[in-house]
Amino acid sequence: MSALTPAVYDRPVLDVAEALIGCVLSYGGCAGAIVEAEAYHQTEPGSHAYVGLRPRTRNLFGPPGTAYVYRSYGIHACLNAVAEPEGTGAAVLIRALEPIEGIDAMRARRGLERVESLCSGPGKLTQALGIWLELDGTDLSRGPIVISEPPARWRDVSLVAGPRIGLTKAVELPWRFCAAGSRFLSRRAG
DNA sequence: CATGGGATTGACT
DNA sequence: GTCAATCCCATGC
Repeated sequence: MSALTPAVYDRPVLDVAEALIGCVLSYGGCAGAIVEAEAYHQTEPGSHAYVGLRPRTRNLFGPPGTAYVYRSYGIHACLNAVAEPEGTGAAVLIRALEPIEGIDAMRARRGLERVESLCSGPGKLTQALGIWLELDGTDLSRGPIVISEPPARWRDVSLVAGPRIGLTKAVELPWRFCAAGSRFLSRRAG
C-alpha cells in the first residue's frame, strides 16, 4: 500500500474527492476505506475558506495533501484533505469509512460494538481513530495520518453524487460522493 | 467587549 | 421528529 503523493491532491477539488473514495485512511494502527467524502472550495459559501484566510483556517490554504482538522460544534473533530495548489482554500471532508483494521480499538474509543456505526460520520471516524486537533497541518503523504491507494476490491467502485450534508449555504451543489451501496455511510446516498 | 453560530452527534419524545 | 452539549473566533456595537 503506497501513500498518495502530493500531486494527487494538486488537482481540482472535485476530482480529488472522487479519487479518494476507496482509498485507505490509516492512523495509529487503525485503518478504513473511505466510502463518503465532500468537496469544499473557497469560491462557494459552504466552505470555511469562503471568507478568506483566517487563523483558524490557515491550513486549509496549505500545500496539497495537508490535513485540515477543525473543531465542529465545540465538541467534534473533522478531518479534511487539502487540495489544489498552496494558497487556494479547497479541501475534501472525509465523512465515513468502512473499518478494515484496528476495529477493537475503534470500538473501545467509540463505546460501541456495531461496525457499521464506528466510522459512519465525520465526527465519528475521528473519534474512532483517535484523531484530534493537534494533527491539524500534518502531511497526509508522510504521516502520522496516511491516505493510501485503494486495495484491489475498491478500484472502479461506482460513485453516487448528491448534495452535501448539514449545510445552510450552497445546499444545492452535488459535491458529496459515496461508494454505491455501502452500508457504512453517514446517511444513504442520494 | 458581548454575542452568536457552526461541514455534528446522541439522547430523548 | 426535537434539542442540548461546548469551543473558537468572526462580527458588531
